[in-house]
Amino acid sequence: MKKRNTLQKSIILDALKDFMGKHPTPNEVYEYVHEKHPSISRATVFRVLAGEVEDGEAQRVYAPDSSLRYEYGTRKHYHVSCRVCGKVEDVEMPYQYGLEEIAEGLNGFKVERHIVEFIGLCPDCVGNESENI
Amino acid sequence: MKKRNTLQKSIILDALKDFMGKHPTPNEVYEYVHEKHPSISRATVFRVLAGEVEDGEAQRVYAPDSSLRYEYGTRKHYHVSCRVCGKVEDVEMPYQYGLEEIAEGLNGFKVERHIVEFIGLCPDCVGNESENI
DNA sequence: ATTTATGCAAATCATTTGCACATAG
DNA sequence: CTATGTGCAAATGATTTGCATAAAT
Repeated sequence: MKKRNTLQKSIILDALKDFMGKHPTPNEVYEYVHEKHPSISRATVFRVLAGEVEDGEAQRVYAPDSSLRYEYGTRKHYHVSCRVCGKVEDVEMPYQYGLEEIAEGLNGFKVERHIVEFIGLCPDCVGNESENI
Repeated sequence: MKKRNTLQKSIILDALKDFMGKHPTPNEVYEYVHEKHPSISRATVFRVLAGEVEDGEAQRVYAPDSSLRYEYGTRKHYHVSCRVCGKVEDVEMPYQYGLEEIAEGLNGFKVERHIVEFIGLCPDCVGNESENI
């Protein structure tokens, strides 16, 4: 089961780098890649992105819109997302390792990492207080 | 647009109460409800659960498996989940309101709430160190 | 030569929606 | 009565999978 290097993999990894600071879905990566490389299939994009996470070259982003999202690299950080327009941004706040210790003490899990997702309204959507729940 | 009370709504809300401490998907709620009330449709379960969140009777749970999950009530708390078996548990730790202030200051969003998901291995799976990434 | 990776299309799976009928207020 | 809610089936959308072929080692 050793992995092979293919052109598709490097193209898709490069695409993810081009999205640096963003949190694209596999379909967004596909659209982007598709412009220059129309022969690369959607299925391959899904497969390669999942593989990059396994290989520690990318990480999943857990945005509350519950669809797959990825970003290049494995730096631990948090996200804010807008519940109206869905925009996701990085939050440059220190990773709270202390919380993991507390959780371990309480539930007996071996905690490896944690995710923090802030949810609210982005500056653009704060104005349009129409579509609110 | 005023809401009406229907038998379906109370049956589904009761079902969610029966899942207290759990974090069922709409389909799990549907299966459960379906046994005693086979005439209630899946679509209604989806609609009613979403409505209960609007009404502040239930809340969505954002587990990293990215599918809809709900739980009865609106108490703010965090979750741990096992990356091997998928088990989700509540973590009884104080809600970190302070983090929200920091995020607001950094990104300019109006932060309404946040989610913390701890990920690791549950006591059962810590032993079976075979299926690890 | 051997085995993993890709492309395509079909299959799945979760969730949503249109519409006619039922029913709560 | 009259608008909201429901059931059904079809529609959507995202992700996965089977399989034959291509490409990497």
